[in-house]
Amino acid sequence: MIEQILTKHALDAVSRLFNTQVEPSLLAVQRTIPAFRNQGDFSLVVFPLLKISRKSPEETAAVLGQAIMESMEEAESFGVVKGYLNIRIKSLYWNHFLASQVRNGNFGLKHEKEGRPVVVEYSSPNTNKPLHLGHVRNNLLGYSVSQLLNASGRNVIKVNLVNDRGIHICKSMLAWKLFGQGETPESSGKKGDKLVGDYYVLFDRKFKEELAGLMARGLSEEQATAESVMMKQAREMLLKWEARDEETLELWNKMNAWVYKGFDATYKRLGVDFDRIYYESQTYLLGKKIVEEGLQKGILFRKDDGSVWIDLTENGLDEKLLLRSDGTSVYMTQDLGTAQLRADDFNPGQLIYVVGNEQNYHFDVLKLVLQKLGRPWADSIYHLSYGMVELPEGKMKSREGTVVDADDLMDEMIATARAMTEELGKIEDFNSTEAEALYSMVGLGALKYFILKVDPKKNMTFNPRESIDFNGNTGPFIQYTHARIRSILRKAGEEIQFTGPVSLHPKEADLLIMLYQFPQVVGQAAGDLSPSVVANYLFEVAREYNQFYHELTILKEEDLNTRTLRLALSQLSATVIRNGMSLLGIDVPEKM
RNA sequence: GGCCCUGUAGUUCAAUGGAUAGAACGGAAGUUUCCUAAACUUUAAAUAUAGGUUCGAUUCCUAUCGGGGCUACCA
Repeated sequence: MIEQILTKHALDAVSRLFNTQVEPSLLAVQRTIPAFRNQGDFSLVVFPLLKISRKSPEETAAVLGQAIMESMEEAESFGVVKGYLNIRIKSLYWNHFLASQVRNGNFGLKHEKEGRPVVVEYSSPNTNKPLHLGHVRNNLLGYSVSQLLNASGRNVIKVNLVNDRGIHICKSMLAWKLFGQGETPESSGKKGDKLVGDYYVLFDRKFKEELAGLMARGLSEEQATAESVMMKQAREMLLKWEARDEETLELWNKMNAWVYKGFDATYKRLGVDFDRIYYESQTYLLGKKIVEEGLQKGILFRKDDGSVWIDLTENGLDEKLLLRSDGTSVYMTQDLGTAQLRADDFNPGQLIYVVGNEQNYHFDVLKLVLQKLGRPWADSIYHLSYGMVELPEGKMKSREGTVVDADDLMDEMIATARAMTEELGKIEDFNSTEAEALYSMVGLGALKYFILKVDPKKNMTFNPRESIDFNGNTGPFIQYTHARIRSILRKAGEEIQFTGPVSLHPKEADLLIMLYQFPQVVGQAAGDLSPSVVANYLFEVAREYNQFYHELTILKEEDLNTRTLRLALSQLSATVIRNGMSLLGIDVPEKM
């Protein structure tokens, strides 16, 4: 990469000029800001060298620039502004780059894989309610991060750990049993996950009613909860489930099957998938052996009531429960077990958990416990902690029905895409299948981009009353740019045989250098596990292309070499957009 | 109370410790005999506050103030 070549020459120049070696980090190369593009393409900051050079910033930059000119054949010229050395790279270099990559459809994506695999857990839904906007963020992030790692040369295993058991599952089962009158997805026409979710809400309503009645009779909330018949029955059902009671298991299987069918439909629409699905009903007993091992090693301790804990006070945390006094597992016990399971199954180099930031503490503990137990792979656990999606009124709550449903949201986005497309009337030649595919592509593109362009760790607000934009810094804008480019390439109707060399207009150079950086952007996004890096980059590319498109003619350019250059630039721009968007899980249309 | 995350234009987002803090939406004003106007151009508008480290701080440190989360024998 040219940045590294430049750094190397700068380091050599420093040692020649000042007879001193300096840390490469002192000579970071950056893209020259637009205000000084007339001087160069890349810049070096020389302030850190002043102590060595014993010269003024300007003088230091000037001698360094001169020295680089002499040794670096790719360098064309340099300019100095205060302590900044701006280097112009020869357009020949960029010509070569373009010629070599213009027909590479995989530009920016590594296909050869190396190293141990990365396990990415994401989605991890509960089977008592449908997916909502919070899950959407999780799913999109998990999928995109997997794509990023894959594109940067890692083998990725996407796993989903489905929470299919527990008291909350019993609640919807109980409500259905008591009030459902045999309702099924078929009989009601409701999607299975929605149907089950409705009963979960119904349980909560009935329970609250009962609670209110009991409290009116003078019981405290705690007493009322303990007395509640609804709650008692739910707990009984959980005990029956754990005792493998046949009738309970049958109901559980039936309702979970409804939910899975619903989830599958949502996942499919959302475009996410998994290589391996774990079910908590099969993993919740794991981890007890690990706890036993910890007790033997003296890392964990047992309290008088029989419960098992770990003392993390010296790590700045509290004591944490790992096994209840009755010997049953908690979430942490199971997670210790499933982590071990994954380590055994895949021998991964990295274990990534895409889980909301409300569980930061949980993952700190998980990692610490495994480290203390001497698991060498504990260090490779990484909690990709993302921020909550909030409504203007605050947090979404399933039980209170204040959630933005994933399916409804997708429906709305697609409906908006349809309305907008019909209004613009550009796809009259599409048949209905093609048109539907486009609405879906654009609607989902808007939704996915909206979510992924935000830094994962930040909370984000979603206002259901203001629809997600289709103009500006949005998915459809980038998709539109792609369609525009494809339109030109179709009209050109030829295989692009760019060989160069051609001198570059500033707009051409800006665009080309931006495209050149795509592989680095992918690398950075994968390293940071941040799709937003790619999203924001693609927006810049689309904007840059549109300016180029607006300012310069392509098909009607009379100079053949220049025309081919611009077609090649268009081609590579389309490739970068398509490949980049695929990393976000977004498709791009040929026409829109 | 303790711990963690977070405060950037009216709003939603950017900016490995580097130049004059970028965009988008919304506001104001323009560009279609021209390859797709879901576009392009111009314009007003922001680093919560106070210190510190540094040649240089939106970025790092400390305090204050605001927002969120965790701190369950829940998951």
